[in-house]
Amino acid sequence: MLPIFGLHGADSKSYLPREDHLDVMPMTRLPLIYKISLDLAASYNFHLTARAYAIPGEYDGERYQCLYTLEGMPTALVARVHQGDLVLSFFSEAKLPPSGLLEIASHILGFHEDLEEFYTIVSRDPLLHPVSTTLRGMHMKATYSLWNGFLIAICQQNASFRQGWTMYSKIVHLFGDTKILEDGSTVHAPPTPNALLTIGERIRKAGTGYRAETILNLAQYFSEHPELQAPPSEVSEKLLQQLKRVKGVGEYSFRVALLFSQRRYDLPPVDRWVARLLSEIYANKPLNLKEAEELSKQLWRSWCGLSIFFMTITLNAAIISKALEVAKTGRINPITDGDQLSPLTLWRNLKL
DNA sequence: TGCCAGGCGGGGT
DNA sequence: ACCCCGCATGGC
Repeated sequence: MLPIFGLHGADSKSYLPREDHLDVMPMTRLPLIYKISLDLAASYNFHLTARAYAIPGEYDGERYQCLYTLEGMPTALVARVHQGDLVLSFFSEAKLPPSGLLEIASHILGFHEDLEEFYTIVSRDPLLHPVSTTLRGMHMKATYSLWNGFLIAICQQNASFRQGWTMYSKIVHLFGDTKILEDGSTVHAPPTPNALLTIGERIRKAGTGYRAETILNLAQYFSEHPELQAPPSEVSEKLLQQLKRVKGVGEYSFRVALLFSQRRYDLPPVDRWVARLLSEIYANKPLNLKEAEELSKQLWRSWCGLSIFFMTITLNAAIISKALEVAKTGRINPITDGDQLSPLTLWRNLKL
């Protein structure tokens, strides 16, 4: 890990209790337990990072927030930029050491990463070159939990980008936990495995279709194997591999889950969409999934998983016919703003 | 209105 | 190891 950030002192003032009352369902507000300001490296773009694949409620154009269970207690991370610093606030009922909290924030936001080698590799890439220019400084945002990674992955099965993320967003908003922070804001957590087991078939209300069965199979498996709910880096490789035996979890979903939750950049989640692009843009001949995977490793080496993540962003996650048309004729032009739905505008344009 | 969309597993070769 | 099909759901 490179020492690219200078740490400023923690700011413990502010956030006095408010006088306003909730007249329905009084709820304990999560107290601020730690706040720190980090000197932002020029190589890190917070707003591009935060908005990529952020669902409504997770990012609002100013701040990024997420909620997870840590040591059995709901814990929220709020991040924003203030005067060139990355300001991180942690809210929880648990007492957690600052070092652990910072590690979690770093895992989620990726501000520790050095992408210079990756930029060199993609700087002349026909589909990825914007990553080293207009999108420079954008990192992949990771989920804190392995479970969350799988939940997102299953939602992407045989679905368009819009359908997959609508599905996931509905699952979070309909069935997830909701907390109010000390600063008055509301934050959502993805439903836990046990919560989903209670919900059962009603998860179909989120539009999951036949994926409901897979999600419930996974919830059951996670519920029976609490070791899987440890911090992602502490889950053994052997235990991870077992997850592929859950019915409905194939190679693609497994890799998406590990990419999103563990930053496994060396594990390319190759689907039909990626295989078609690699076939027609890079190979000029049809490739099956295995051949496409091999080519992705040749092209991008240990960064092939991250390349595929960024490819969905540079092509705005368009359906394959549209993506091919753009890739062959038009300019690669990632949509970062405005009313059109793209991975970078989900947070404001996704209708639930 | 059918038809398709970042898969998957079961059942064929 | 392949190939092929059906599977829910929602959007065009």
